[in-house]
Amino acid sequence: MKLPLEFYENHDTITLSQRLLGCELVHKSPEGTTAGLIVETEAYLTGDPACHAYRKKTVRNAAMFGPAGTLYVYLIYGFYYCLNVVTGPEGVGEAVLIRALEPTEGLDLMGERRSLDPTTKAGLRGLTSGPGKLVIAMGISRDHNFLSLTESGIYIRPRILPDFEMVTTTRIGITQGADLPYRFYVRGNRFVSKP
DNA sequence: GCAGAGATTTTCT
DNA sequence: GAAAATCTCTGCA
Repeated sequence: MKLPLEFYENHDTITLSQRLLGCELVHKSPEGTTAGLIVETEAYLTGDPACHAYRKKTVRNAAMFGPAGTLYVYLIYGFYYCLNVVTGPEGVGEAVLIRALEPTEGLDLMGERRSLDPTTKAGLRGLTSGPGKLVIAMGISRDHNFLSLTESGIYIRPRILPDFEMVTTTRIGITQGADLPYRFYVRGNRFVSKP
């Protein structure tokens, strides 16, 4: 059960940011399967000064211009990777940043990758409570850039979180376009980076 | 429990 | 040369 390509093609970036909340991101790696519910996202659109694709296409942001349903993984601050779901048709640089997950599968493997103990409260929360952390916990690296969410070991299952309240607010950690309400998260979820 | 420094690649002024 | 869609560790309350 995975979301079909049409899901990514038939909605705009803002709508997808909202609809991805409560869906489950799954990664089947050689070491084992890890998965988590998406509980926090941010939208990055063309014409948005905070978007990497705002100025022009480079080797780093090329994946953002790919077809909807492509993964965009990039290095931030020289240390950490961030995971994005590319949206919009090919040639349009838009994407949804996955900021936080609630782990559902492969907790031990996540704990190993993050050097944390998932049986403790603090260790569990630290696994995926931020964009750079969840990339490590899921075993995602620069090699996953350009991969397709419908044709690889990484994919997203339809929404399985029954009921939740969605909060819309401004984005985090950026200086340009910081007043745009393009951040979405599940209210009260422990794994949201900043409630 | 919170605030601040530091790590390091990619891109642009 | 500097800033960027971040995290961890340290020091002090």
